Amino acid sequence: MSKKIVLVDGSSYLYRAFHAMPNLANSQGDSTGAVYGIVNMLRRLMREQDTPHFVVVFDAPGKTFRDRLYSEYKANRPPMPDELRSQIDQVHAVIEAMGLPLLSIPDVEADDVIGTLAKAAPSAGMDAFIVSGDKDLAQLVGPGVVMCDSMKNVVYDEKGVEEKFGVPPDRIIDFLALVGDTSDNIPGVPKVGPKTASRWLMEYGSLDTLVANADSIKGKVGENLRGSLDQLALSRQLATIKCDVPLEKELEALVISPADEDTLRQLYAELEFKTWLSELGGLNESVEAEPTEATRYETVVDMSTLNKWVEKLTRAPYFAFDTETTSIDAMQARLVGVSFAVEAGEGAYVPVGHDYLDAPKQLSKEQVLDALRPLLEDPNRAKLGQNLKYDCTVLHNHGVMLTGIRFDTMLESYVLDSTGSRHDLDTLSLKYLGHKTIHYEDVAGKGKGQLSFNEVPVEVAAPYAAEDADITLRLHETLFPRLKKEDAQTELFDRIEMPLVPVLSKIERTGVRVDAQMLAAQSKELAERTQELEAKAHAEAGGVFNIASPKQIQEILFNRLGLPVISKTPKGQPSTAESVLAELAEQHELPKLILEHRGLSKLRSTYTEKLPRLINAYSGRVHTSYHQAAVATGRLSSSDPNLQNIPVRTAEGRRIREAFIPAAGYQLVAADYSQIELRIMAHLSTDNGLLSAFEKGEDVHRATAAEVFGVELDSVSKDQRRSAKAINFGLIYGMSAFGLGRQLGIDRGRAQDYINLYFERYPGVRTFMDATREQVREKKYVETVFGRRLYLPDISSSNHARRQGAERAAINAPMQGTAADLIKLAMLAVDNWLSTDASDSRIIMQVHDELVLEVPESDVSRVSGELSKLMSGVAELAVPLKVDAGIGNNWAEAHS
DNA sequence: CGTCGGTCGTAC
DNA sequence: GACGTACGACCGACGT
Repeated sequence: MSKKIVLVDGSSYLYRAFHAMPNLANSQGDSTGAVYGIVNMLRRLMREQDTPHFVVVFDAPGKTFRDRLYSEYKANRPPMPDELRSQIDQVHAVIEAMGLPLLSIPDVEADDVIGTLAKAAPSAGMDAFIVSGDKDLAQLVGPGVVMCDSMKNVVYDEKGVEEKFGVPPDRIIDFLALVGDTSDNIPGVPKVGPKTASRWLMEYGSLDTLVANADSIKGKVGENLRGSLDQLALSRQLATIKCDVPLEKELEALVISPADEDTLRQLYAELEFKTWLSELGGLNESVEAEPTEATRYETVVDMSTLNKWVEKLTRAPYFAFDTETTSIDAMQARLVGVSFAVEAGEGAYVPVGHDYLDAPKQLSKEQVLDALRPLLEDPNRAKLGQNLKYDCTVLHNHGVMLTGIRFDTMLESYVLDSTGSRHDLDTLSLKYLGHKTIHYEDVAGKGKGQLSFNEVPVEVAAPYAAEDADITLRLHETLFPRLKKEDAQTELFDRIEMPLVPVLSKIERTGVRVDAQMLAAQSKELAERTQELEAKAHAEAGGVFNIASPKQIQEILFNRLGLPVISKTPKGQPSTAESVLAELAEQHELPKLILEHRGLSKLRSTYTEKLPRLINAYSGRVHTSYHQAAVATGRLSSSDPNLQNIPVRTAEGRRIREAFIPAAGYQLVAADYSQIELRIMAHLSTDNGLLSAFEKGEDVHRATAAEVFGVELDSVSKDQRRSAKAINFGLIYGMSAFGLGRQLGIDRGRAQDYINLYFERYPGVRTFMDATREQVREKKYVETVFGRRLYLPDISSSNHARRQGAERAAINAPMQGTAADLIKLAMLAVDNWLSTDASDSRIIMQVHDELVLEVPESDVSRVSGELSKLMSGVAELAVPLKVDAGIGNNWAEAHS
């Protein structure tokens, strides 16, 4: 990508900003609207354009060479209003304090300086991005040079200029000469406007040819043309931008320097720009003082207005959009409306499916989607949204293949700070904009009487829907620049999180087939067995009680039966957790019955009863929802149903997996990373022992056992391996000697001995953990290999337990988080491969370190091999990434 | 009758 | 108190 220089025509915007907000003033009564408008625009440009090459150009005071050519030049322009004049110095002062290069060259106009720079840009290897409201500058547009009207948020390239003026950029000068310019007092040809001018120029090619053929033009305009021949040459000269202005500074020297914050603070204080002041650590944290322009939200119910918006969206570098539907479940949702925004404070709502009694006439869903389809399906048109996966899924289900998913504010917030517990629009708006949004409940009500969105009156829905798009746009303008400041986070966002959105949408839409009859049979069996157990338990307890109530179990076990309290819950109640009951089972029959009952009823209520209910009526499959901004470490989570906690450890539980089956003619292929977190620990710690164990392809738990217990690899006992495995897992979780002891059923002292031995044998691991603790204390965050950050503010807590908790999380996060990064990369790689592969294979599940694919029977071995290869190859760590893959006719079988 | 905290259990 | 990250079922207290 080539570099880019932004050339801002300050003078043209000075007037426009002044007229756009004439009433803005500080408490002294001084006008501030022009300064506000310009600064606001420049801040936005700096954020959006993201280039250090930047210059703002103003007309210099006094006459120019054009006045010498034509004494009447700009003669009938009214003098500058005093309220504007008074702001010019402030505008210049703020721009300079912001660190932006500012040019104002005597004897020429801003246009000429911009022209000179734009012409010089290509030879400096730069693209020029001209920002101006003046149509004259359209003549500069060409290869590598575009012009942007930043107030309208429209970008013109060569084609855009031609569409707008009816002539290409190299005919703009001729065009202007013919049409004239009243504000510059350039006469032009009487009765010739843009239409005639462009028609003539298209017909004759240029002004010169036109003039040569002036005699053949009929009618009054022909006469006028022949009468204007003398002054046309002059008009042409005046309209021609001078592109050889001598400049003191080289193009390359025009770069943004650091802001002079003290000066800026002082200026903002005088101007009373409170938000920007507080951004600089100014007076207060309150954000509501921003001079908020009134919002302009439009409801679109006719084609011509919709087409205007489509045009507006087409011109914009990107646009925010949002869908309104009948359900929060994207797979069930029917479209009710769409909204967009391209400029803060503006928005449109297009209702298409409000169908209550006497609902107003609306455009049809088909009309609207057809009009938007070219935009929505164009990968080169950037889309911005909040949780775009939802909109992507909904639109796919309505026949629109949304692509160009470029910015998602939910993910921007997540990558910036994953610990912010919620990343929904309402929360983000309040947090980052200080703006309280209209909530869904405000328009649809809540509780039993809650309306589906299609029943919400259009006039109530419109401000809500349009605001969502508007707020999304404004959030992006705040969040994305923050992201841009950190290269690693920008990469994470651009290369992992954003590309994952359509992939997750696809996986969810594909869904997974489950055997409802098998689950029903299991359910029935489980119900019978739990009933038996319940009856037995009541008999043992000597009375009826709710076996599912920990509170009632507590009462019976510890009070009525007088069994010993093994441990307590955080609230100080005697615990009835599994480990406790397992211990008590040695003394009494009842805890054993409770345990068994719990296990079976869990399977029934959570899985065998629940899963069949979630089968989609149309697809006949189960469509989970993956949440991309839910887990602070970077993992995905899954819900409705949660496919990431389907039982696997016990034989009883594994039967649930037998009900996860492929479509007819397909098989399931499941591939998982072997010991991924330990491998990452080896990579991060660079511990030689650990690295070499993985390098040699050893069984790492066995290797650990051999080291810790000082025996040969071959003579490691089963029990030693089990202990070593517990140590290895404990380390990943930041476990203490107490925890390890409890896990292994040994006393704390012996557990500590094991841990000490471990660190002696793997000193690199200890160093790594100490360094991690050091880093989190100092920086308040830890990072994954790919720069994903996890903030741990609790590390500074005055509460010892919280502090220790944060320390454990700090140890765990780089490993868990890096594993999450890796499998996300794998999903992208696999999806990318599948999209080019002829086979009809598809990803159907992700379970943290495992991917499950549904693959045509004839293709399983090839796909399985490629899948393993892609997963192993996503990154080069200091250890190989081993992948185990299995094939089967259900998920239990495929799990190798 | 709905909401929410507490407890427990499943996964990696 | 003591092992990291989730989702979700169920209970039971509490509020409308």
